[in-house]
Amino acid sequence: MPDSLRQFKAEIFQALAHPTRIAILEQLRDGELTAGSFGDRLGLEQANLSQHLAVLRGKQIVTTRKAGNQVFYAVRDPLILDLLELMRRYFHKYVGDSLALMEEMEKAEERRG
Amino acid sequence: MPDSLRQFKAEIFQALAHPTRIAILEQLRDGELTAGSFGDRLGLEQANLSQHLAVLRGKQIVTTRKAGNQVFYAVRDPLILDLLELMRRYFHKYVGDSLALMEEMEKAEERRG
DNA sequence: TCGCTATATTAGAAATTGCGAATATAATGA
DNA sequence: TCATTATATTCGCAATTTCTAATATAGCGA
Repeated sequence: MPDSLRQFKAEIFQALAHPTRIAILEQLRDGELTAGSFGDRLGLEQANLSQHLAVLRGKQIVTTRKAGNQVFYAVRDPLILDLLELMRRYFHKYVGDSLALMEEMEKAEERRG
Repeated sequence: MPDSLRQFKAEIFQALAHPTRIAILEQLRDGELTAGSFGDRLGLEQANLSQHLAVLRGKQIVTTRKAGNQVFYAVRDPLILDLLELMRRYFHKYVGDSLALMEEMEKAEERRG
């Protein structure tokens, strides 16, 4: 395989290689959201959030739709979410039960609102 | 989800985010190989190869087995290979219709020298 | 022991990444 | 028009990554 093709794959992995960007993509699992709503949910500086969104845009991992004042973001292809799901399984397989339990608790809390 | 969990996922993605390391893992698809054989196959500096192997070892993506003079490397869990397979599908899906992205890749390659 | 092979580690430089602060742009409504 | 809101971009700096060159370690056979 030519190195340029591996370069492409590496660049996608690189774009995913940040906790904030993973958080952003996880929030987009169920559909599009405005840029600002991530900040509210994740508690980030506005500029910082925008920079991370720019990385995801740069690799066309997300698409954008402008609606008046706001910009809606969505994951371009669910394959990316499949990648994250695989990673979630990998995580559960190798990280201790205590951490996995923490994650369960967090999710329960999220469902509760 | 606690950020420390996303941190774990991000670190795995980071470990995958280099063409050389992707090449190494692809070579390990069919079983273990000695450290040296990658160098022969990929044409890398010995030290550089060893550093990339160290990154994969550091995240326990690969396991090692010492046999006399040599060290055999293997992928610890096929889930990692599934990740690469998903990425391969993602690549084929989008490189064909995205000239802009190809141009980006070319530019990136130019910048890299 | 010595010398050879395989592999790993360290050091230092160049490039890249991530952050907050400040600034810019664009849409909306008074 | 002006002010406000939502979002993006630029700048400067610290931290990280990647590379080459040099050095270190370990196993093996003479």
